[in-house]
Amino acid sequence: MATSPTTPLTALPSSSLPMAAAVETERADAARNRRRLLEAARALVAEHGAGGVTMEAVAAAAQVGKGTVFRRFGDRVGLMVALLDLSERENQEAFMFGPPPLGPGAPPRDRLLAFGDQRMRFAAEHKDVLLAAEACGSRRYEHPARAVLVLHVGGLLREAGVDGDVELLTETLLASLDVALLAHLRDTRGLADDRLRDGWAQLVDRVLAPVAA
Amino acid sequence: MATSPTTPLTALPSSSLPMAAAVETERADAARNRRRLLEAARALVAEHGAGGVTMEAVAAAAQVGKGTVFRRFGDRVGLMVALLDLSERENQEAFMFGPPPLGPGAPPRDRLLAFGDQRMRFAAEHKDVLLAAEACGSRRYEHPARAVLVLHVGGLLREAGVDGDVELLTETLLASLDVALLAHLRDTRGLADDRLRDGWAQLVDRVLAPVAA
DNA sequence: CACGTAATCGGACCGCGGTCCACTTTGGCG
DNA sequence: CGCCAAAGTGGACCGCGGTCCGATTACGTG
Repeated sequence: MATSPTTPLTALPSSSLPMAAAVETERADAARNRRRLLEAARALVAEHGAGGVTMEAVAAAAQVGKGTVFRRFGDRVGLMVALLDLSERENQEAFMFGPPPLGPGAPPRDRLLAFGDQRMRFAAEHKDVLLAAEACGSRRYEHPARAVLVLHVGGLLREAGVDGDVELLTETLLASLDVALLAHLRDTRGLADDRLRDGWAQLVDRVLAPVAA
Repeated sequence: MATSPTTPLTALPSSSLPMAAAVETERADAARNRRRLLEAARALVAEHGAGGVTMEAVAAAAQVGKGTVFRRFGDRVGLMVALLDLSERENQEAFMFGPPPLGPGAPPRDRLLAFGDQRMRFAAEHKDVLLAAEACGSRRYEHPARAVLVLHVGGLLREAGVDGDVELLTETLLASLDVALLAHLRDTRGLADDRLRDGWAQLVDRVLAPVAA
């Protein structure tokens, strides 16, 4: 299951939480087709796994021409990203507005630990879609949802008063939560979940610790 | 240029430095075709970039059937990996047997810093092939050359006497040297090279620092 | 050198991702 | 309501990655 079937499926033209201007009104039929496509894609992915779904199949299931899929989502990766955006948005809400320790109100270290947990669960749950969505190249780094993560972690680091290059440290932390990496460590190398969690905690502490003069 | 044109091109059946047994004798024509294919691939990549080279073109340039390419290298990614193995092997030699500070003889911290430098240069130089070779998924983590890197960094960390989960810390360090990540930071986010180097040094120091009790 | 066999070769073939463009639909406007 | 430009649509089409299997070739053996 890629996304909870109770989620309303109201993804607007692929903007993540920082939904600035945009909202160029979309024609009614276009909106309807997008909804149908996302619905169909979600169902097919849930049934056959992310790798076993062809764009043509999605188009057919949505009773829509193949060209329409590509117009809406650009390419295969775009479609997967759109699917992820749904769940990603829930996560964003959780750590931006939800209850502590994940949400605001807890000390930065606790929030970082909770954040790591959340990412690991997210990675495990949506592994196949995430891997399909990553595609090669630096594409994944340009995903708007990632910018939100960078902002969040960077903010926490600053709040904790770390010294050093916060921007780079942020990237390092996020890199160690990379989906493909986690999948490899867990599935191929067989590292237990709690070991990964402990490792994350260690890493956070090392980053938060003041550098020796 | 993907690889130095003076390199002899003697890649054996895709084993990296840990070239254990293997050496199932390869038929003479097969070996000749592999050499021709690698040669052709290198030339075409140098000319058109990694993305602009089709498997058919490689086959044609090597005057070989398309099926042969796939038999030898499995798939497109396999071919790219084989190309990289050449340069990767040089690097391995440099940090395993070369002169300090990269090679043995220098204190671990210095070797780690030099190692970071080397990886960054390597990433910059072979960016396109590396990105093409990464492909999606956890495939890149199973590359034998990566195992060598893990061993090397892990060994240095142990030698430096870090406490904590060395295995995970190793993965973290390597993750922050990821090619796609570096490419993104440099090209998209516009971070200067020396800032990346400084960031790497900071990270190394944080990892090497003893954890507070 | 002749033969058998097992590895190798090559190119026809397939399915899918992605493009293109002539046709249809939508919704604002007089 | 009828008209029109713009937005959207769909399916034919293309190129490439990858598979498959009959033909071919290399090598050990007598």
